[in-house]
Amino acid sequence: MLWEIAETATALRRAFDRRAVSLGVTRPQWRVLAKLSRTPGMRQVELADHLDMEAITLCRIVDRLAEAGLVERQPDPQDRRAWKLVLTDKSKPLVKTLAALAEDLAEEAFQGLPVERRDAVRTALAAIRDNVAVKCPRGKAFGQ
Amino acid sequence: MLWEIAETATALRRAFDRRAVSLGVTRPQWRVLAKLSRTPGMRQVELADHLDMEAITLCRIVDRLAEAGLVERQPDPQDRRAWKLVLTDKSKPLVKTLAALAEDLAEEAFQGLPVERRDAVRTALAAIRDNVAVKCPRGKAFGQ
DNA sequence: TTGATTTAATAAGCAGGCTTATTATAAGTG
DNA sequence: CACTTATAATAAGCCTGCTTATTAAATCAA
Repeated sequence: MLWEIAETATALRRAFDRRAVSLGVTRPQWRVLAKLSRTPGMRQVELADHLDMEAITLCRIVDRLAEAGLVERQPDPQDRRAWKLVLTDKSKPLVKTLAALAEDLAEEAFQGLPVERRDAVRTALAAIRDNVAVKCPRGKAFGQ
Repeated sequence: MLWEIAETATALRRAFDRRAVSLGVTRPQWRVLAKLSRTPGMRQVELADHLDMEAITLCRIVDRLAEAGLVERQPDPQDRRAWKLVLTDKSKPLVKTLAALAEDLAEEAFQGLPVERRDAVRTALAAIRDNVAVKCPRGKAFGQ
């Protein structure tokens, strides 16, 4: 079953990439764009935390998005170390297209699965994540 | 739900890596070792196909495993372009340890999930993979 | 058998994900 | 205030995974 989960995630990633490659955007980049479109002005650490990735990983994704003119780093008036991330106007139509693409993909992927079935899977997956989550010490929540 | 699947796969990968890092082996490396322990003597294309990865991706994983003395490339008497991959004796105890580790992880991950629940999830994931699979043309099965 | 095509392995180069290290700034403490 | 510690961003370097390209050998076709 470990295998089935990983394999399914891979299949979904590939399906997304097949559809999005012509837009020049990868799945992680899309995640950043999507999150920023909902909550603009996040700092990088904050966004990385929301996306469950390391700050350095996000940093380089933002590098590319900024270079592509889709995201802008604005200085944080509260903290001279930090940036505020915002989408550019240029990114807006792309974000819309990607949202539609993701919705289509989800619909296609879960086609034929009754809603109760989906909920059951969701619940099971949440339990699995909980089972393998890092317990008390060493988790981000506890620092140490 | 797209998110839940990806997130769960990530959580499982991290859980595996936390446990295996002290053994100096990554999850993809472990997949190669496990497959070779069951069916030794595979050619690289063949193994890559079984593991659902590109030949070049496997090639470099094998490079590292060979360098670590865990895998050996033997010339294929049938085809001078190809290699036969076999585990070295050195790898045997490691493979055993990793198998136990994977089993423990699976047990921990699916703890509390009744067997029927697991089967239901498995079935749903298979349906999802099928839904997003590449149809007739362009799939490996059809060449073209 | 010669010539065209396919195939096995590998190289190059890019994006993501990680750990560890570095720099600058902020915040806490005596 | 001076000093220590913590934090935001980023650099370096590794492994995976991908596409595209290259080389040598196998296979197919005329």
